[in-house]
Amino acid sequence: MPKNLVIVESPAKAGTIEGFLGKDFTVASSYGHVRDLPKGDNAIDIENGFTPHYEVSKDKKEVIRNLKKLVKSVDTVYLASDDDREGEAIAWHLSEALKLDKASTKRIVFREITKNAVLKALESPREIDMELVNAQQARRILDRLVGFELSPILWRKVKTGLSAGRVQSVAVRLVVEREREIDRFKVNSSFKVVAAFTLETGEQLKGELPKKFDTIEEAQAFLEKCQGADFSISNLESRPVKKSPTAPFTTSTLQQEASRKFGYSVAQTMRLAQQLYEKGLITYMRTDSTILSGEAISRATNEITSAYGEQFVKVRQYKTKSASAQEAHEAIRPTNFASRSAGVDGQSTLLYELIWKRAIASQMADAELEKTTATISISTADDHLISTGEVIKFEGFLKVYIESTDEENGNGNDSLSKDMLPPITIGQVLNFIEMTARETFSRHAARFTEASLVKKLEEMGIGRPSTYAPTISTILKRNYVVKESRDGKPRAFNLITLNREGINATLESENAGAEKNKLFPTDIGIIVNDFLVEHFPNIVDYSFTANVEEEFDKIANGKYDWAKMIEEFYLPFHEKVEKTADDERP
DNA sequence: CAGTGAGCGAGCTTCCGCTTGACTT
Repeated sequence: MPKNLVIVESPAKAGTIEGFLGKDFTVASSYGHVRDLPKGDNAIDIENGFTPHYEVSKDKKEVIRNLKKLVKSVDTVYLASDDDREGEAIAWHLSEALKLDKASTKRIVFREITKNAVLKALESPREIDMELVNAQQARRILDRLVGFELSPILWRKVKTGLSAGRVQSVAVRLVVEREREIDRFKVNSSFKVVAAFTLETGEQLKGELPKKFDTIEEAQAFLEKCQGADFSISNLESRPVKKSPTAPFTTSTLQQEASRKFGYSVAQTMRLAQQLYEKGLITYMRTDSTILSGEAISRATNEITSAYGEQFVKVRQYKTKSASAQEAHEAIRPTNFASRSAGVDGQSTLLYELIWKRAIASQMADAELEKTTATISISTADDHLISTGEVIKFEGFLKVYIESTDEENGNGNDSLSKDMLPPITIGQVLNFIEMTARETFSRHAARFTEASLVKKLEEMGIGRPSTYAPTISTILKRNYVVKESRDGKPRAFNLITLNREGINATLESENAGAEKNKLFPTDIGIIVNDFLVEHFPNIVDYSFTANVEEEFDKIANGKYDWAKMIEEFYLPFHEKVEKTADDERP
């Protein structure tokens, strides 16, 4: 009979850890939070210091029953929920719900699921940090008060069943304001000059004028000036360029890259990642950390050495960008770097390979490129044309992984697109084919995709890895925003061509404004947003979360009383709620 | 007498964050 019980949050994690520990240990899972505020109005006793009344959640009754049985059969209980604010609260709720005896209960934490990390954690147990728990309670209570006081106002003023909250309302605001910015956007056109030449070898060389012309008259005049000109290479410069790999995946970067490369929705990505996690193929998929365990790094470098050679290895540790990161887990990586394929269905395999490549590439050498710039002089003008090309001298991490970028045209764009220049020398005279001046148009800021909205929220410190996908689902379900693809419309543009026959101006047509899977605000989304911005500007302020997070940190450090913090927020907020509700204006 | 309809009251919606698995489509 085991003498010790370890409780973690996830059953898959429990299975792994049980494998590390001997017969004296049994490992069980709480399946996340076990208690929460009930739905009704009595959950928080506002009159008495905002005292919360928690209940075991409906779907956790069975979990608690089973855990209680296990507790009875052991001597010591180790609460091993995640090493962050929510995890600390889970540990406390477990100790309350299971009525654990303080003397035989220990709190342990680890940030990587490796045998060493777990054994070390068992050797240095501590008590539950009530200040951290109080910071979580303040977070929970604030979110309930905001959500459950604002939403009913919307039922009365706009439409029943609507919702507002600290996170979702800011997400909607971002989409609404982006759309307004696009509406206000004034398109400018300008003329871009490109020339094409042939070399004796038959290869082509293209050169571009660095400046653009504002008017068709100036463009026309420039082409006229170039008529009959001689073109030659007047300068040739090469410089080395290094490219470094990006950090291994966090939840949000995985969602972005899977969206760009495969067009997956954020919910779809999380579903597939969950499957991989449950099969034991990847580490935990809800994380804000880019850190790899020492063990993972050494196994990744072994794989790189055997597959590509030692010169491709470069050990790196990445700093997390977002200030709100809690880093209770590792970055998302394969559990076994030697396994290149998930061997499951198509979509999961693609996602697995993406995770493998990104994690492996993160420990690989820089790519070394040579960037060449050729300057082409024009005998009849002071202006020069510029031609650039790139040559990869050493592939480094590019052998494995190229990150995609958000581009308006089409989905992800993986290619490095820059070709190398054909062999040319200074003084070489070029054989002119043609020169074009094409009218191009300035572009408004891109509409959000699901994934780019998540990226924005993360940058602002709003929401957590476990809530990014559900937040997107909520604002879609409420019909505040819609995800749509729209066909573009034909747009005329001027094209002037200079070739051996002379100058010829034509009006051409291109397709412009096509959108694929972008978020658009709905009328109801705009109405709700404008209502909240007018009456509750502080709640939907982009820095509201950052401000309250600062106060939660003070609570966690014992420098601020949580009830005091809630009171100072709630009194003016509630007064405003009452006033707004009484206001008979629609 | 039977069926209809106006009017009334009760009960519900909702937050964020931590986890799966049980549900539909």
